[in-house]
Amino acid sequence: MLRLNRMTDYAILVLGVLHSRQDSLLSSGQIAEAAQLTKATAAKVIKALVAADLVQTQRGIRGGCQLARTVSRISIAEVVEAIEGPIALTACVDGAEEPCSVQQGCFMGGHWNRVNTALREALLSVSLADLFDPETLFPEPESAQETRTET
Amino acid sequence: MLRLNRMTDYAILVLGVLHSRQDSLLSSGQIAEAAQLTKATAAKVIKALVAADLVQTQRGIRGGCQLARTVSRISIAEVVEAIEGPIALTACVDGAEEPCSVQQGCFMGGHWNRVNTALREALLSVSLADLFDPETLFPEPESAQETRTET
DNA sequence: ATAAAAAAAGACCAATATAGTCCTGTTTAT
DNA sequence: ATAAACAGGACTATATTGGTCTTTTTTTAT
Repeated sequence: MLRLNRMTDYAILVLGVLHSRQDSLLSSGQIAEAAQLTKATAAKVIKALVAADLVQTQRGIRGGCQLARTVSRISIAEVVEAIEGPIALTACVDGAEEPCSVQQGCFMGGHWNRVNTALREALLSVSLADLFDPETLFPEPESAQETRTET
Repeated sequence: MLRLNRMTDYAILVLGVLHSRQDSLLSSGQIAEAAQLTKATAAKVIKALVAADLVQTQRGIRGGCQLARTVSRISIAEVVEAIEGPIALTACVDGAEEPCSVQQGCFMGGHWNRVNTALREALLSVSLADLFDPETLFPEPESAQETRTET
């Protein structure tokens, strides 16, 4: 369905949490709570975001995470690539071994690149700031609620 | 990786075969052979293409398939939607039950729609004719070769 | 009429990819 | 030193996708 992985959804959620509390370093536990994920899953997502330089961390007790950049400078494309790898609809675009799973010299000579580029640019043109509704962002996190209560 | 399903790949292949031999009705067996798929798999793909009105069929002995339209009037988006369903990056776009898996009133109020639309338009803007290289399309199908010979 | 060849429809199993969990290590402020 | 946090990776369970098979319906040639 050309659908985003759930992990990418989570990533956007996590970035939303981080954005809503830019002032402080948040531990993965705190992030998990706010995003209603388990700590383990949140940590996994955060790991990928750190690897992609979208999030900065500080280790040790009192460590935590914060956005590496402001959300207006993070595009959806970057988040997707952070979690799912390069945006490419087909295998036969970048330097894949076999040019195409079917022989006969891949009759659509590289035209996929056009499609991929168009797609990537569509995602590149939308920032997280565009995505987040500045009004209805996370409600104040006073209301400490449990993680993952069964509904 | 935001990658097309393999079935969608097959669909494009099948449409390529159909395009290269527009004159005649091709049986799923013939199509399978040309696209180097098993007949069963080809039939499955064709089924979806027929349901999406991209391919027309005639039943009975001497029946077969042909393109419902010329490839310049078929967009990548249509093929993708034929196989994978609606192009929507997230669940919370169209009329999904829960507005978002996370409560708090989906803080990105419908902005995903912008992203989805951009994406869809990118795919809509490329036709199969654009994708197929008119030169190196399928070689003449004289060379009857077996289906799926082990390489 | 009947047989054969084709699509139609859907059930089903296998393979693969994704999600989620857990464990062990490293860093750092107290 | 110790506790709290991140880092990294291994592993398992689940969900999705791919592929196969069987039965039914349609159609044409004999």
